[in-house]
Amino acid sequence: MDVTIYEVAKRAGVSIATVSRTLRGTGPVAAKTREKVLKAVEELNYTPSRLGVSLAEGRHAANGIVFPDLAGPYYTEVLLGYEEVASELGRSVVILSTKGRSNVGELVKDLAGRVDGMLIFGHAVPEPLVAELVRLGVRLVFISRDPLAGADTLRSENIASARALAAHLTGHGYEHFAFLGAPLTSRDDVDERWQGVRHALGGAIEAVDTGQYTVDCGFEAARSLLKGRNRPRAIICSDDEVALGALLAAEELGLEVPGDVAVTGWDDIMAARHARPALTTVRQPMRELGARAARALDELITGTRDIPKHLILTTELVIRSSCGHHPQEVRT
Amino acid sequence: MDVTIYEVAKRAGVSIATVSRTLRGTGPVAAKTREKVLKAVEELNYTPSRLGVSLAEGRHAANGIVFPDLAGPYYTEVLLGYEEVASELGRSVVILSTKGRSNVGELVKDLAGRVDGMLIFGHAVPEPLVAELVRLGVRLVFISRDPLAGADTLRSENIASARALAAHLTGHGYEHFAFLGAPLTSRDDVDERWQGVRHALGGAIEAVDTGQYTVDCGFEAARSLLKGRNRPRAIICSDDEVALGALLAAEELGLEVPGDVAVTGWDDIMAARHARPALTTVRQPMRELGARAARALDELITGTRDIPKHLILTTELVIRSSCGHHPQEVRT
DNA sequence: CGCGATCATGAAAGCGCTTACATGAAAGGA
DNA sequence: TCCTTTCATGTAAGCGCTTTCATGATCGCG
Repeated sequence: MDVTIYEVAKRAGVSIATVSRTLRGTGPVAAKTREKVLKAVEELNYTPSRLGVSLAEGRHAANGIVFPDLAGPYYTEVLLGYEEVASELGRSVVILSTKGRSNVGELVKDLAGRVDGMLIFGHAVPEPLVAELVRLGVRLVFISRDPLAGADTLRSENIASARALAAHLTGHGYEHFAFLGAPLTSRDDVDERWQGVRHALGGAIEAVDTGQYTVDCGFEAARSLLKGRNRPRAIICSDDEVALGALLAAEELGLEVPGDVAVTGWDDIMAARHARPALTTVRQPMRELGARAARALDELITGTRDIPKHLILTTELVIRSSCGHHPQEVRT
Repeated sequence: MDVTIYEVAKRAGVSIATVSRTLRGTGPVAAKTREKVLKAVEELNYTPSRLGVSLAEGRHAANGIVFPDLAGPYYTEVLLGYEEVASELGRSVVILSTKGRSNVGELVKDLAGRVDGMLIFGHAVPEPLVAELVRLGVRLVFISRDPLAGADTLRSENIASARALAAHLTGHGYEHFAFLGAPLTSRDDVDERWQGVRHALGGAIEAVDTGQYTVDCGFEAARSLLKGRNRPRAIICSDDEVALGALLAAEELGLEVPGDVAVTGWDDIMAARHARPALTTVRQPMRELGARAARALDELITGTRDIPKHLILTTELVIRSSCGHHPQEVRT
């Protein structure tokens, strides 16, 4: 991987400009010359140095993506959608996980120096850093975050789905609810979900902070909630993983789901379908989110579009058995 | 993000060499000069161009990783372990998914031009390409693949765990088995698992090809298997996802697991614990696999080590309820 | 007071490529 | 046949950095 354009040029008996032109198809090259060049390329097994190309072109042909952790299927799915489209557009994807990192600022800036733009998840990076990136003119797309000036934002619909979910649960006759979620401080997806159900259910629902969006945290929070004197009839979880934890907690306490307590999730990750009882949840178009982000970023990078775009994708309520007994058996 | 070292130098009233020395800490710089430089850097918000640095240094400070798909937790976990260690070592991670791509060769070569070395999963890239990469001198680490000259290989133990699993199932008194897995052609992890159980169970087990390692494929294969006249008493699956599919198939056919048919998986992904019945499986140290790969690659890149290394990590049999009823309730 | 040693800094040569511009040859028209 | 186009190719100037080597400036000691 260290043969340069000079060696190819020498071998083909032409100048490096001709080699470059031949390979990129820019400018005219005589058929005969082209052949000589291609032959030399073949023989030397030449691949242009990405570094040289990028430096000369002034672009990386790469996208960054910053996520807190890849734990759980949500980020993975988005990442896959993102990578697929990026690859279609001829761009590599450089990843960065911020969880447990003390030097996020450095890492993100380093990343910014390696890519033409990047996708950042919700609050994977602290607010001041976001502001700095925007100021520096880094091309940015955010997922799961409220709109902000100077960058695209992309999210899926939360409020309406939250209402639909609440309505469905109310339809089961439940009157006492709990919302299990992580820190409800930021204006992100989870906050919207909470606001949505709260609006719909009013005083009948209380919020419980799980700390993190993990099965274990969901388990702990649900257990103490279910052991309490005023046990809710239904637990609406901020996402599927927390809900899986809640399911486990109920099982440990010998409670029937949905007989004694109903549980719902959010996202529709794979495990949601395999849990028993299968999890009622709100499906989010995760891959599409990633794909759209890649496209949006491309527009920003190529300059096709200047003004930031703020998109909201629709979601779908997926009724399974964890939310209550239904007249006819529902299976997905 | 486009202020260069020249502007910093001019503003600080020094040469670019001095700026570089100051920032990298190479060579002596007078305290006073250093301050002027740092001030200019601060004011201009300068970050060295990664491209320039890499070109001059002759290294990318980046690792690649090639996987077939990120679907399923196995790859994700390995990726996380890999990224974490790579980041510790000051390297970025560039990802590449090969599933559904027609131009894998191009993509991998492009990747090779962006990184100092790469991790490749099992058979994410075709054999001839592997050979070519080795020949080109690309630094490589493989996961889940039989040892090969010119590259590190890393895998987890399969044969012994397969035997242990088989022994456990035999202990339940089962006598008729099936192995559900993807194409058993290649010398990879799954093949080893199959060989392991086959050795232990002899003629009592038959293999069924699922095509791919997905829930759906597992479901289809298990369904036709379970509907057949000669239904196996226990199904050993090549991985957890296939096993989850088998669980679903049994449920659809009204069969009790493990009463009518036992099912086991491999990997111990998150959903394995949440499935009902919870899945008996073989736990693989996925994150560690990734972390080790990153370290191995680093040795190769920095030249700390020349000769390829072939490592095998140990696994652990995780007994849950899908394999049969146990005297005392087992829970994980 | 003078000279070699030491320290701080600058000049410039790459690193591998793209591309604007210059040059030369071939071709077409008068 | 000569001049203008047109086409093919080469020259060289970057792109942003690191680093070697050379040059001054300082310092210490005889």
